[in-house]
Amino acid sequence: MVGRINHAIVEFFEKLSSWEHDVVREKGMTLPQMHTLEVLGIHGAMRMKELAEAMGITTGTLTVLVDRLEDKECVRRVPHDTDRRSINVELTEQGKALFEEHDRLHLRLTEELTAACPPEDREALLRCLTSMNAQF
Amino acid sequence: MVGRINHAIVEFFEKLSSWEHDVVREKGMTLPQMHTLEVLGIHGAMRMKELAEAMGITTGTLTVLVDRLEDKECVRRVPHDTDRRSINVELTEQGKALFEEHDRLHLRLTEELTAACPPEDREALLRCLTSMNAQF
DNA sequence: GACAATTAGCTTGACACTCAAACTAAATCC
DNA sequence: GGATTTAGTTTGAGTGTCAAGCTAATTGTC
Repeated sequence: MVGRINHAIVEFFEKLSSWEHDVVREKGMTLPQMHTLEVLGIHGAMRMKELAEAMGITTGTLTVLVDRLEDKECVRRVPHDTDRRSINVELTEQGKALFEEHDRLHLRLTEELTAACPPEDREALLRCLTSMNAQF
Repeated sequence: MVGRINHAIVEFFEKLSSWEHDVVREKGMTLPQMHTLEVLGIHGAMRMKELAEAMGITTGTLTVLVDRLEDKECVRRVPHDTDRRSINVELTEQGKALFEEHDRLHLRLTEELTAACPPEDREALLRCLTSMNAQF
């Protein structure tokens, strides 16, 4: 039972990765770049350090990532109010639009994928996912 | 409802990505390298072309990936029986052991994550995942 | 207030992944 | 038997990643 769930998760993970890869590349972006917009879109503007931690990468990696996103005018570096060492990264209008469009695609995919599941199974799915996210 | 499932999936995806990254790096491997072992471990030996398609990468990318896995003695290139253009890639004993160990870690993670879910929810989870994988 | 330790972010160097395009060798198709 | 297709490799350019070292600013301690 758990074994079959395990394999189903692995399979789902791979298919979702592939979907994400294709969708993101169609917009001329890379996975880490879109991931950056997602984190900023969900959590709002944050400092480089916080953003790097949220994404699980080093600040060195983030520096060049944000450089490229600034070139594409998706994000903006803004001086921090009280700490002059810190820099806030925030979405531009264009970055916000990209994030929201991507978010809608995600939602549409989820709608399509769960369309065949009966409502009570969907409830259980949400309970399981919430519980699993909490266990991590 | 679907919106919450969507966000739960995104969150789960990120946490699983992070877990995978850490686990794989602990073994001194990269994500694509371990992914290669996974595909070979599940599907058995296959040709470069098939493997590239299964992984969603080009054969050019796969060539160097398999080069590195051969250096690490995880996989082996074997001439194809009937088609001299083709090359079969198969796991070595060491590669097989690595895959199986990784697979066990995956299973253990799934066990831990689903431990808090009641059995009927787990049944529904499996049904949903299976259905979703089929919809992709 | 002055100096040490810490923190935030950037830079550099080394390596891996990725693709597209060009190339070689083998198989297949008239 | 020659043209076309296919399998795999090589090359070049771009991106992501980390560790280590650097600068500037802040915090802590005396």
